[in-house]
Formats: sequence, C-alpha cells, structure tokens
Amino acid sequence: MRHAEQPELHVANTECFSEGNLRKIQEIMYEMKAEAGSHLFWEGDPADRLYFLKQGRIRLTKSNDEGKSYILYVYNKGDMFGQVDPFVHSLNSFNAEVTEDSTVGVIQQKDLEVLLWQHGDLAVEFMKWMGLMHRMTQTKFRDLMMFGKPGALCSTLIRLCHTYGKQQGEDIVITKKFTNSELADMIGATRESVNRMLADLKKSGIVSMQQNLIVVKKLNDLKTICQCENCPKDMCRI
Amino acid sequence: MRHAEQPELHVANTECFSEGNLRKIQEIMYEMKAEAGSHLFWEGDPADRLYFLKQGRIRLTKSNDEGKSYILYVYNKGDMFGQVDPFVHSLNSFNAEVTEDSTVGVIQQKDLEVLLWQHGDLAVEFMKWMGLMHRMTQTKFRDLMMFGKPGALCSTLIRLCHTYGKQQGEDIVITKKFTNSELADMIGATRESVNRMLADLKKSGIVSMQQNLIVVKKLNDLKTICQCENCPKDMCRI
DNA sequence: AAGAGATTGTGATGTGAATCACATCGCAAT
DNA sequence: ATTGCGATGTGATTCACATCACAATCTCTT
Repeated sequence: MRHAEQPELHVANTECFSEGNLRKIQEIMYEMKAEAGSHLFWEGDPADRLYFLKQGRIRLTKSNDEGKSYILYVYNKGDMFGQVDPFVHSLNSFNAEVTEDSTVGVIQQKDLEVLLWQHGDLAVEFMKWMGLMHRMTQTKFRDLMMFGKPGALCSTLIRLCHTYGKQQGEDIVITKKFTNSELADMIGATRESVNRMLADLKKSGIVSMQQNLIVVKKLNDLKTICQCENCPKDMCRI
Repeated sequence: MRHAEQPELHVANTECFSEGNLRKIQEIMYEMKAEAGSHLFWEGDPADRLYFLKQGRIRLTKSNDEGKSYILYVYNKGDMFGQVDPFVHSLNSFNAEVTEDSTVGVIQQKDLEVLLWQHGDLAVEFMKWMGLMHRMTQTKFRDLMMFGKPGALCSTLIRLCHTYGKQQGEDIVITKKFTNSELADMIGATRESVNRMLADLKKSGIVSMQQNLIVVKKLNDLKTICQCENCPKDMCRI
C-alpha cells in the first residue's frame, strides 16, 4: 500500500487499490458534473451505484424531523463512496451535498458486480476497501459517543489534520476553513458549544488561529482528550 | 434472499448468502469452542480472521480508560463477524465477550481471499454482506446520536424485537432477558436512566413486563420516538 | 429457609451542553 | 461611508442526564 508522507494532503480512500485495479474501476464508470450547492442524491433515492470523486468536494449529511442536520462524511478528490447492500431496492440513507464544483465517476452496481466476478484480485481489494470504510465509521462512532463533546471535537480536529493537515514546523495547519457551525454539525453539537470549546483549547495553547485556519500546536494533548488509539491515518479521517 | 416471517427468531446476518456459498465458507473454517465468560479476542489482538458463530452468543464491547464499557454488537447463531481491512498488521478494536457457551468457525483472512478470488459469485455476495454490516453500524450510529437517550433506548428495543422478538397477538415479546445495566451499556447511558425511561414507557402503555421479559405493546410509538425509517429488518438489529 | 449478592426503583443533587438573547466583528455590495 | 449579513463571542437560563445514596426486591446458593 502506498503510504502518506507527513505533509501530504488528501490521501484518498482508494489508496488501498492497486493502480491496475483502480484503472479497471475507472473504466466502467461514466463521468458526471455537479455544481456546488447541488445534491448528488437525496435520502430515499435508490442506491444502486457508487461514486468516484475525480474533483471537488461532497459531503454526506443526515437530517432529522426538526431540520437539524449532521455531517457524517466529507469526501475529496480520489475518494470513492456509496452504498452496496443485498437489497434489491435499496435506498440511500444520506444526502450527498456538493460543496464545491465536482466531477464524479458513476459506477453502476451491476457493472461493479461483473468486474468483481471476473477479477479475483480486484474482489479482494474491494473487500478490503469496504472493510476500511466500515472501520472508519466505527472509529468515528466511538470517538463521538464515548468522550463527550470535547472528545468529539478533538477527534474531529485530529481527523482534519489527517485529511487537510500541512506540517509547519512543530505545528499542523488545517488548510481548509471550517466554520464553527460546520464543526458543530460534524460532532452533533451547537456552534456555541464548539465556540466555547475552541476558546478553551486556544487558552491552553493546544490550538491557535492563522488567517481563519485552525493550527494544531499540541496534537498529543488532543489525542489525550479523546483517548486516541493512533489508528492508521488512512482510517482516521473525516 | 430468504426473508424473515413475522415471528421468526434470530435471523442470522449471513442470510444474504446463498446456500452453496455459505457452504463454501463453512468448508474453509475450523471449529473452536469458547466458554461463557471467556473472550474470543481482545482489543489490540491481531485481526486476521472472521468468525462464524455456530452456536452460542458473543458480544463485541469497547471500554475506555475509566473502565466504562459499551456493548456495540451482539451476535447469535448463524452470525458472522470480524474485521477485514487492508492493513498488514491489523488489530482488533473491540473485545469479543462470550456470554453463552459457543461454538465458532474460524475463517483465516488468507483462506477467505483465495475463496473470493476463485468464486466471483461469492465475492459479490460477500461484498453485499459487508455493505449490510456497514449500514447496520451506520443506522445504529444515527439512532444513538440523533434522538437523545430515549430515542436510543427505543431504537434498541426495536432492534431487540427484530432479533429476539416473538409475536404474541398484537404484542411482541423480547424473548431474551436484558438487565437495565446491559441496556444502558448498549446505548451509552446509566442504568438509572434506563430504569426511569422504561418506567415512563410502561406508564404510557408502550411496553410492559412479562416474567422479566420486555413486551412491546405499541411498536409504532417506539418508532415515532426514534424517527424510525423502517429500514429492512435484516439491517435493523442489535 | 436463610442469607448474600445482584438487580431494580426512586429521590436529591450536580453538571455539561443546549437554548436564548445580544453584542461584535469582518467583509462584500452599493 | 453605509448597509447588510454571515460568522464569532459571551452571558443567563433551562434541560437532559449523570451521579450519589439508599431502600426494596428478586434470585441463587447451601
């Protein structure tokens, strides 16, 4: 597996595929454009395809009756996402919001099945990719449930470092702006709570701001708060 | 896919496999006994195999520094579980507690890979199984995070109905005893909170007790509380 | 049948986080 | 400069749930 050097940005979740197999997958998809602000799919739409994000940014969200909404995943260039399950008429359970103009490859589940059928090595890699995605969900689950809101925030900051972090001396700059509200929606808290928690982290010198970007100065202190288990970077992402 | 009739118990998560493929999987595993009270594996053990539960009951738990522990999954006869991921030295992130004397089939990841390689149709079914397991985690995530502790409890009761429920006229009896503490550990609450919430549900006639078993009398009211989306029964389980 | 230990039930109190209500800041459009 | 508006910052209040403390009950053992 190709592995991320320290200051690399955007390690795609498809890193676990070999070049050849990634190419095979790319051969069966058709390209599609989606504008920032649009939706790739909605909750309740049929879920019979995967998406490969060639360019742009897409987040999966879930909202409840009261209109409160949660950001569950954020995907970037090179990431693949979507649902595969054994139900004939399976439905998406999330909304896919396009937050930056995107180019996506659409993979029909049928076509994928044929590919898996034909190429044993691809099937094995695909299984590992699915396992990776599942564990990513599980570790996030753990982080958000087990250590209160401060723990959830710290874990999210660590994940952001892994996804958007750029080394700067001892510090890590999160090279993408997130508003307090967005962070709040990622951890199921209110923007006010995030604001107060961030203020605390700043006061204790664990993070600071630099042109509206969050700079993590003491990664280890963040890790302590959310009882980080130092799981592989490819897994511990947003 | 074979589908559960209303009063059937223990619909295994391997239902999505065809008989033939299930047999193939069974052929590559070796049998093992595990006593109630023992552990099949611990957090941090190498994770290079899957488990097929032939008989008994096993739960996956996670505990934090303060010793508080969460029950994440409960597996029964016919269920398969374990981790598959692309890391060479992957570690288990949960503890597997054997709660009833069990017989398990152990499947080495290596052997599984060979099987997937050889049998395209099995690879496709396996992929769907993994997708199902992932969605199960995601829906549980949603239920536990989004609707407060009462929502989490109601969702858990619904899941217990799907896994252990027996129709009794209009009602559903959960044919397995769970203590308040166990329920609490499933939703990340305290036993006192569970006790009070259950008392409320009893008072409003939504559930009742019958020889220490929980009887759900108004499933729809439970569904309302946790904004149930009526996802497939095979998915909405403990 | 008695006693120990686990489980349930319930009040009082503490605490983290949501909610509400505003003030302030930064910035783009006019 | 002025207005508008989204984002940030902060106090006061409310609410959900944990914690503590203890009594009651149930269940298993011998």
